[in-house]
Amino acid sequence: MQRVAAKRVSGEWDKQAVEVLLNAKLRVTSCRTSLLDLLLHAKDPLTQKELMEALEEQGFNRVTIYRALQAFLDATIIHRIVTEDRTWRFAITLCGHRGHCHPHFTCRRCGRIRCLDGVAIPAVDLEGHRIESQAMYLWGVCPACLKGAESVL
Amino acid sequence: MQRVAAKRVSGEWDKQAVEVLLNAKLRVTSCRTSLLDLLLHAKDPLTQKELMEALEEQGFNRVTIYRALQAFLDATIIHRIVTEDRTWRFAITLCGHRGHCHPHFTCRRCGRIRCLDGVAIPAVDLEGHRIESQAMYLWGVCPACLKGAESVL
DNA sequence: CCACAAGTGCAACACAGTTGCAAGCAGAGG
DNA sequence: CCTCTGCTTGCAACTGTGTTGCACTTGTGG
Repeated sequence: MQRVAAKRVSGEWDKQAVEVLLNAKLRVTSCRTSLLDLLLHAKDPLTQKELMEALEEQGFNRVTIYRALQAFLDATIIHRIVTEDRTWRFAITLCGHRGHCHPHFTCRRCGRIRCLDGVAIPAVDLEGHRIESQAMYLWGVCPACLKGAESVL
Repeated sequence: MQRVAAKRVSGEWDKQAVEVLLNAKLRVTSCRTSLLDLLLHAKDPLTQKELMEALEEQGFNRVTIYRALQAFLDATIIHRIVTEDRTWRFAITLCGHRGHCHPHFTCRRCGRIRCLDGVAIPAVDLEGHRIESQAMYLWGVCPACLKGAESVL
């Protein structure tokens, strides 16, 4: 996590983050812009812990981060997935849907979890059920790790 | 949860449960037979809490139940899913695979979670990835609740 | 029937996420 | 630019699920 989050002090709040907040009719605060800035530029869904560590300098409270994330969820700016370690992970929602419009892939080797934007979840037709939403989780080895393994062999 | 679990005292240990345990080369104990008995006859994946409540009479320790479940998992007798409430749920594995060979359906109305045995998870082909396993979760309304809703209308 | 490894219970712990309350701050209206 | 209102934040304490270490008990093979 190299990126330094937007800071109030320097007056350089992340422009995109502020825009998203305003669009969602949420108050623009230091914590929220910083969080949103991280999420907007994160490749993978992040846990509350990862977010807090990334914002360590600014020393936001755990609870505040949870509440900000909850606000983002309510505004459908982000979505939330549960992983096998039983923690929430949060990621920007690009498609506008609330949540599970794309599969999530976990690499067993590097542990990274990736939103597979652009890949549709194949439909399952269940006799007698009304399906409202669905989620799909995939495990395996990601391209980068496969490549690394090849070069070792 | 009407079923009364097998009891040591009465000498009537569930025959099927004992068989499964012996097959898995696990010791046959009161806690394990009772748990397996429940799981073998449960329609839906159960939480540790639900299992403990069902076995309240026998007063097994929380930890013991977790460890028995862990032993079952190791022996691939059962599989474990994470639900949106971030708790494990355990269910008998019928197909022999370790876990995610079938989708899981959650009814938004009655809250029940069902293993969709016999329904295959549609394959997703991801360029460059090696897919080793996958899980699929569906949310909606189950046939029973749909029927109930209709009769109300 | 015996011995010993495996299973169990207890207490204490770890960790993610939540709640209530008081203090601080963003933003609208003047 | 100032003030007021109510949303946001921090703190402390709590909840609930799952885990670990250790001593005691019990199943099972000989």
